[in-house]
Amino acid sequence: MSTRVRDPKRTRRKILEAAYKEFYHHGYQGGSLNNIVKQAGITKGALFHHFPGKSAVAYAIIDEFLLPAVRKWWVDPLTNAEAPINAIKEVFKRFRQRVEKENPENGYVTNGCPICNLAAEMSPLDEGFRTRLDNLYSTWRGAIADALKRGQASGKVRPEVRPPEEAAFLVSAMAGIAATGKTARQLSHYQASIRATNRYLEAMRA
Amino acid sequence: MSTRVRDPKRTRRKILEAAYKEFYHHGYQGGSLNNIVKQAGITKGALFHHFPGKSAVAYAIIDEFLLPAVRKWWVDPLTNAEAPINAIKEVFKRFRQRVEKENPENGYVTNGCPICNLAAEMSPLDEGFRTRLDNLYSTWRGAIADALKRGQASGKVRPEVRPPEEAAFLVSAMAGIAATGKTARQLSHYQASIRATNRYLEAMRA
DNA sequence: GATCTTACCGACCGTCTGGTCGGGGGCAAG
DNA sequence: CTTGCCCCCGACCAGACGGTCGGTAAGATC
Repeated sequence: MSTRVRDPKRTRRKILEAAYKEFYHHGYQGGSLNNIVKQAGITKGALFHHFPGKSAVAYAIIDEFLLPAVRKWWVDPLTNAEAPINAIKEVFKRFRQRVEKENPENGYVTNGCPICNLAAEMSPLDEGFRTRLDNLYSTWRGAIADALKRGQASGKVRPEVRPPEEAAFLVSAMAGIAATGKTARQLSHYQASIRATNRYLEAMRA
Repeated sequence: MSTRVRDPKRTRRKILEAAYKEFYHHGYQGGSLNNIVKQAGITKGALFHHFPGKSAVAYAIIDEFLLPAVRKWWVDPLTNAEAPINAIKEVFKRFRQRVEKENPENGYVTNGCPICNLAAEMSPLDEGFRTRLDNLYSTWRGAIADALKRGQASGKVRPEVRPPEEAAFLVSAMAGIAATGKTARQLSHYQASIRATNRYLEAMRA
């Protein structure tokens, strides 16, 4: 039984969850610690007890929420997948289905990709954000590049394909689709873009 | 001869130029009117005489700086180009050369695409930004889609290509390349991405 | 020269920001 | 029962923010 009154891990987690939502909806610079504190149902003192400042909260979100999400969505499904192109298409499909089920008002269609949002806003402004997000993009790209490499080894991907370059392009394309998608604010934008991406993937098949 | 003392058009322009730089380097929410006023060498009074508020300044930047830039870089070069794929590749080349000549510290490599930055930050937050930027993306996509359509008419682009869908994908890819590029902060990221995009374009050639 | 409009100045305002700090109480060890 | 550490509270702070407003004077109009 967890103590109800004092529960530092739980408090910390509540802070991160509230901060994640706040930053997702208002951006990092536009996000307010006072709002976070209010939404989390705690106080300034608790927040600054667990984190030295605003940026540390965002760093923790990257390390503890976003990076694991990349691993869950991209790294794990692609490792040991013997048919990489099918596996990548499968990830897109799962993603599309998730977006289609969401409430458009406060989901992906309106607010875009949390990773790409943070990266777009904060990479030029703060080196701590930049290195963390660059690292995140690297593992994302790495997952795809490795899958393509294995596909070449098993003869399922054209040999002239350059895995790192195509992986970088694919990640960029996804980031861009999310970014332009929230400006268009239409589900069809995502659906059409995923179709185009799938055609691109098919062109790599041996 | 323009009056030196009173020159409203010149004042307005100085405000927009200073604001453009401020927002480009700090984002819209992070950008400060006090800084803009200081950099423009004018006062709060002058700024609020010419614009009703902060957002109006940014709207004017979109309408008077960014939209014309899209026309100059994408619409004009592609209209009446009889070989669309070559024309698009030419635009990429000019863009690449421009980025290679810049000072990386405060140019595209570090700060990304001004249009995409604004769109990413502000589309979910303010309907005035969203509609303006959506319109901007639309003309951008339209320029490419029209070029591809003409290419199909003249038999230079494969007939099964769907111009609007490919145009949307291309614009998304460019937005994403700029966004991930400033996180990587390496010129080579842009160069590799442009190569990948060119290969994608070549696949559409009839 | 008188009058009126437009352009601009800069001190000032209320609000909100990220961050501080002295205090208080839960809880485990001695 | 006492001590001491850790968790947390919330009033408070200096500073920055976007925005206002009374005033000044240039320049056009008559």
